[in-house]
Amino acid sequence: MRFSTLFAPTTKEAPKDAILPSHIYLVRGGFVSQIGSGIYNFLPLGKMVLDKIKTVVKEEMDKSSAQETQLGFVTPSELWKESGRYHKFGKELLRFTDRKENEFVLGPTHEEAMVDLVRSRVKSYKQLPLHLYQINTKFRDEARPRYGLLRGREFLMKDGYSFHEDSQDLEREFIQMEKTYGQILDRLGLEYRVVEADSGAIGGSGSKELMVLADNGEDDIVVCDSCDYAANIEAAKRAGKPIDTQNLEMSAGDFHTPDVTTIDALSVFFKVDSTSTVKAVVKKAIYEESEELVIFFICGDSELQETKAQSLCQAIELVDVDAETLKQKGIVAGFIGPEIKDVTCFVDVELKDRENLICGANKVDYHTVGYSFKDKDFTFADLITVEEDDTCSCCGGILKITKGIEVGHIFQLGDTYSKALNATFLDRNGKAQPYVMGTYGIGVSRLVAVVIEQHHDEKGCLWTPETSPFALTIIVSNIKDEAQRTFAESLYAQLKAVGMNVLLDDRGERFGFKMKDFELLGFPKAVIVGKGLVEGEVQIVDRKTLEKQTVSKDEIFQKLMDK
RNA sequence: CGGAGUGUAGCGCAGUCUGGUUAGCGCACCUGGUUUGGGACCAGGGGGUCGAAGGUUCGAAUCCUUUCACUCCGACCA
Repeated sequence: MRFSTLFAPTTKEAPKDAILPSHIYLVRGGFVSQIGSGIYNFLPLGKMVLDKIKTVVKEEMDKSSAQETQLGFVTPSELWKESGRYHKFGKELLRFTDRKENEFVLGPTHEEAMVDLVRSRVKSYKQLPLHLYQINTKFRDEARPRYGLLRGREFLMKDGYSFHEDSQDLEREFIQMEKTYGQILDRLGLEYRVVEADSGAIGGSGSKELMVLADNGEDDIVVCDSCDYAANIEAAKRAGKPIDTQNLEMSAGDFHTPDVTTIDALSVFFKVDSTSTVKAVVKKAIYEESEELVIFFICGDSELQETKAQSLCQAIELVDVDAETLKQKGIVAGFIGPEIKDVTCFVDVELKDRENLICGANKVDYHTVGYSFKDKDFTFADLITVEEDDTCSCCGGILKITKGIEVGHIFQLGDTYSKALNATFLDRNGKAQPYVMGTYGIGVSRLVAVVIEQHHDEKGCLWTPETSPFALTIIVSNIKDEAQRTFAESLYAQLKAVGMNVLLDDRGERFGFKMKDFELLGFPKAVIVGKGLVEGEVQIVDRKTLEKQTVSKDEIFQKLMDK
C-alpha cells in the first residue's frame, strides 16, 4: 500500500470530548470517526485492525470446533416476547415497526434468534453438542454512550451459543471456551485476567468475565496477590474478618442514644469498633409488576454490594428510599434494627452467629446492645463489597482492587432460554428435554480500543504484531530525491513479493511530518530511507522504543526478513 | 433518566452579554515559488443556509419561543 493513496486523514488536534488515549489516537490517526452518539465509522486503517481481530477470533473459534453463522441483525419482536425479554430488557432494546406495522428489534444479543434457528432442526441428543457463533453488529441503546469505541451503542461482537444434552457437557464446553478466549487474547498481545462475575439479568449459573487490565477500565476487579483468585467487584468474596470479641462493658438492653444515626457516631458513643455494630441499608426493590421495601443488614464496617443485593431479591432494580417514604412505613431512619416487623430483611452471612452486637432498636433515639444473630431465622447471604486489603477466601492472601475492561463474558446458561422458547430434543431415553445451553461473547470492536488502552505512549498508538494494519512503513525522507525514491521503491517491491504487509510513505511531505504520522499510527517499525543513503545506509526505527538502528542498504532486506 | 453545557468553514475556536460594514482567527485544503532528518516558509486563493423552525425589529450569529443534535457529571449498563 502506498501512503499517497491511503485514506488516512490524520490530525494534529484531538476531538474536544476525547479523554481516553484509545479515543484520542484512534480519531487522530484516522482509524475511526464518530457519526452519531455512540456510533462510529471505521476508516480503512480502523477496518484493517478490526478485520485482523475478527480473523484471530474466527480462527480460534473454528479451532474449538464452533461453527460460524450470521443471523439477521433485525429480529422479529415475536421471539423476544416469547422469551419474556421484550419487556424485561428495558430501553436498551431498540424497537421499531416496519411499513406493515410489524414489530422488530435491533439485536443487542441473539439468544432468542439462535435458539429459534436450532430448535426446529436439532431434535436428538445425537446431534449434540452444537456450538454456533457469529461475528455481527449489535445495537444497545445505551443511556449514555461514552469513551469512543469502548462504550458505543452500535458495536461488533462475536457471540456464540452452545447446546448440550447435560450440564457436564456444558461444563466441558465452558472450560474449552475459557481456554479459547485466553488464546485469542494472547494472540492479540493483551494482558488479562479471567474473573468470576455476576450473572446479571441473563441468568444462569457459572459466569466468568475476561478482563483486560487497563488504568481506564470501567470495572473494578478484585485480585489476590498470592493465588489465582480474581473476581469482578460485583461478585467478589472475601474471608470473614477475625471477630474482635471485645466485651461490651455494659449490660444488654436498649440504650438512649439521642441523634446517634450513623455508624461512626454509634461507635464513638459506645466506644466500640464499628465491627461490633450492625448497619441497616434500606432499598426499594422494583419488580415487573410491583415494588417493596427491603432492608439489608451488614456489619457496621462493611459496604453493601448492590449487585449482590439485587440478585438476591431478584428485583429488576434497587433504588434509594427517601426519608418521607420511610416515615410513612413507620421505619425510623438511623435506628433500624433486625427485629423490625413486616419488612423483608436479608442479613449478611458474616453476621451469622455473631453475638454481642449493637443495632438499632426500631424506635427513635434508641439502640439495642448485646444483640445476637445466633439461632435467628433470617435469610443469610453474601451481601458485602470486598475492599482493598481484605483477606482472600481461597488462600488467605491479600486482595487488591484493580481496573479492568470487560472484553469477554462466558456463561453457563442452563435451560433458561430453551425452556422459555420450548426448545427441546429427545434424550437417550426418548424423553423430551430442553437443551442445556452456554453463551459466550467477545467484544470485537471494543478490542480495537482496548489494544490501544493497553498499548500506547504519549506520541500515539502501539499496535501489537497481530493487530497492526501494517508490519512496516518505509519512510522516504525526501520523495524528490531520485536515489531515495528508487531505493525505497525496490525495497517495497521486494518485501511485497515475499508477502510482507508493508506501507510505503511516498507522500511529498517533509521528514518530520512523516515521522509524526508513523508515531501516531503506531505500526511496529519503520525503515527510513534518507540522507544516509549516499553513504549506503538506511535506518530501522522501532516504534516501541523509538530507537534507530543504522543498517547497510544492502543488508536491510535480509535484516527485515530475519526478524 | 436527573443535573450542567455546547452547536459559527473539514477540525479547534473568537464574535452573542450591549442587535448595525462584506462573520473572523489557527490548523487543514487549492495554485505558484523556495525548502527537504522532526508536524517548513513566502505570495495568492477557495470554502459558511452562524444546528433547525417560528417570532420581535428598519435591521438578528447576537433578543424571545419551540425543537433537534452532541458533550460532560451522575444513575444505568449481559
